[in-house]
Amino acid sequence: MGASKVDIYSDEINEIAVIAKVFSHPARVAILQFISKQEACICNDIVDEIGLAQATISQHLKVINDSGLLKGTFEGKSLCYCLNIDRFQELQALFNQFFNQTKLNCC
Amino acid sequence: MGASKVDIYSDEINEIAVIAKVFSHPARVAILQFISKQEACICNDIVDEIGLAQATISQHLKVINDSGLLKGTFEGKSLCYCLNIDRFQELQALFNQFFNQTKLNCC
DNA sequence: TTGTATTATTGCAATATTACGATAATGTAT
DNA sequence: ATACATTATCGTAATATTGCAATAATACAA
Repeated sequence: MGASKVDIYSDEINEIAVIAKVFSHPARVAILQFISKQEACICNDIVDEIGLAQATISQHLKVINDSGLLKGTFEGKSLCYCLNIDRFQELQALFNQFFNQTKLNCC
Repeated sequence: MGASKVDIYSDEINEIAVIAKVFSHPARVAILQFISKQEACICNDIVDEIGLAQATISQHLKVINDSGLLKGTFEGKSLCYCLNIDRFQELQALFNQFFNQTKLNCC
């Protein structure tokens, strides 16, 4: 065993878990924070900043990107990653919705 | 390899990741949601509700408890878990702080 | 004390995540 | 085309997570 039983939970619950997973690794939190501070966010800069191997950063970027949090554009010869603010706010809203709902119900 | 390099990140970043990890498994989200809806929340009820083995629920409860999100009291012969609303709000605030900060910086 | 009910812990086995080097793919410049 | 720079993917090893049965611990009742 070992795999999460995703099928026994509601869509809403799984959605929260998937979102949280993106932020559940410090490298990804650091990457998001770093990207948000930059004008142009070249991958190599992230590698230098965070201190992990290029391949590892690339993997984390994929996870972040899969959640819709990145907008990539080409600037010169490099990929420029930017934070997708709309999506970012969407995730924040979903999280707060869960928090607020849960608080409402509670004793 | 395989372990997160926790030491290369700031405390703030690690804190966000640790909090997110609690919510990154659907069983834990479901447990939190269920607990918040109950007056008295005995462990066995959770087992029936979620559909995982008692031992598994107990493990998830431990993770949730380690984050300070539970208040346990004794009612008759059973443990009664309650959501620690204060801590819950604290985590929500920390998350929002990170989100808002990140948004501020961004392009 | 003995029995019963509830929750925690232990000890695996299966799966997932993380990290890295090596290599492939892509784009730019000469 | 060749060379160079940048990013993605592959393969693999180490570690973490997940889930369960078995068992221990705890509390209450008779």
